[in-house]
Amino acid sequence: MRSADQQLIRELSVFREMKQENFDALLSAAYFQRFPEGVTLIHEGDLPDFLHIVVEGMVELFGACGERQTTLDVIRPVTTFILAAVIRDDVYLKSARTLAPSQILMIPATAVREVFDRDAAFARAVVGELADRYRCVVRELKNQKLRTGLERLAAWILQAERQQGGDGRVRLTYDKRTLASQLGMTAENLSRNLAALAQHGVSSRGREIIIGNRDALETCARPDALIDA
Amino acid sequence: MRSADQQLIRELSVFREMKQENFDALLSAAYFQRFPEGVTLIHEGDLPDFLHIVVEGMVELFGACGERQTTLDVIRPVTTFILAAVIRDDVYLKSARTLAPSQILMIPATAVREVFDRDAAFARAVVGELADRYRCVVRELKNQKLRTGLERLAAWILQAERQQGGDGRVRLTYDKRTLASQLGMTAENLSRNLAALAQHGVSSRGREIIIGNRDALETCARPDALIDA
DNA sequence: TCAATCAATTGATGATTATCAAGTTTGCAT
DNA sequence: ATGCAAACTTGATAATCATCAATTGATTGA
Repeated sequence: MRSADQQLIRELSVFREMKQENFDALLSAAYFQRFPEGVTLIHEGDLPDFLHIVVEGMVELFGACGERQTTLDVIRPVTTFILAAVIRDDVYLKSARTLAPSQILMIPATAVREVFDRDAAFARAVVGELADRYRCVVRELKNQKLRTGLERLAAWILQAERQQGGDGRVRLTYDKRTLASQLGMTAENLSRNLAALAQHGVSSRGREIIIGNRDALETCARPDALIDA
Repeated sequence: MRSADQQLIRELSVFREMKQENFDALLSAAYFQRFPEGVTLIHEGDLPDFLHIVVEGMVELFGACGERQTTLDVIRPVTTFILAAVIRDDVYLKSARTLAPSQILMIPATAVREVFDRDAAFARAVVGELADRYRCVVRELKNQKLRTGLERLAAWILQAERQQGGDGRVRLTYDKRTLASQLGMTAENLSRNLAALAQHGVSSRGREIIIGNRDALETCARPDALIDA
């Protein structure tokens, strides 16, 4: 793996403050691998072998129950995922698959737990990371329980636009089926909801969404500091 | 506060392994208070002053968005709540109110963070606690996104029955309005869903639910090890 | 004991969402 | 380009869920 990639990983808040020797120990035990799109990296219910880090590409976390399936998160570089299962040494609650060709760094779970026990700075960083993730899921649960599908879509557009620079345009980086699943609706209803947002000044063509009237969209989404990130 | 209560708190997994002097430091800085039913202890959006521990009674965690409100958790003795906000020193994402007359131990957030920084065993325990909580919310999110209201109710009954001894009976410890909100439905639909479960061998009178045919109920709930605790 | 009040149920209706079944568009490989 | 396959859209219908209204049932306090 390139040293530029190592640099990026070292700068993640989980790894930033730890001792160099411990960071090196983690990396030297790790595997760095390239996966095509559509590969399942993790099956829910399995015990965690590795802490995963998306270095390039995109990874979908999803859960299933019987026939049904739902997207729980989409992970972009450079981010760790499924840290809690590794720390607890308990089964994964989510599955993971690549949404695009991806490069994944995999650090053996045992190495993570060992370093966790002897590097206080790392342990502290892991706590911060877990607390952050926890709060994100709580937000998502409130989003699901307190908003209608249309409101979730409107809020998502506003949030994505802000993250992409705030110029009134949003580019989807993955397909609408996955977005629909993430938002907790069917692909059909995403289509209809997007069409319905035309009344609130939103237009779209393909994977490009344009916010024509931010005030109107905000009236519809009712953005909330305690739900939206 | 009684030494028996101190004992119970000391035995919580978050506090069990820490140095006695640090535990004493936390307790000596803490307030122990009695609240009547229906008191709001915490308002979402506020910055955390205290880590709370329910020593007796019952506390509801809930979130609001505009007019709508939803129950996110019901906390029973002896358990801490809203640890993540204290650790991150960031605003509460949930509000909390007593569902019954309660005794609450409140440890100043600054004290928690100080001890966290100098007691490695405590820090480790906090990580474990956060990871556990994180996983619980993930389960709840899957529960919401992957199941219908009827299925959530059926799964909840099975789970509650197991926790209460597994003798085929469940006693509600709080009102149905709150249960409905926790399950993500209206009180009216909880009523109808409970009535519908009669076809699956469930009968109820007041706050007592009786499982007449566990197999039939499980067929309806489709219990899932990766959703139900 | 008797209102008074609140919780819970039931019925009627409407909104939201899912499912099924066409179509249409888009992207891609030949 | 041309055609294929997949993604997306649209329409019709059904399931799920929320809201409003009315009633029943339980609890409490004078």
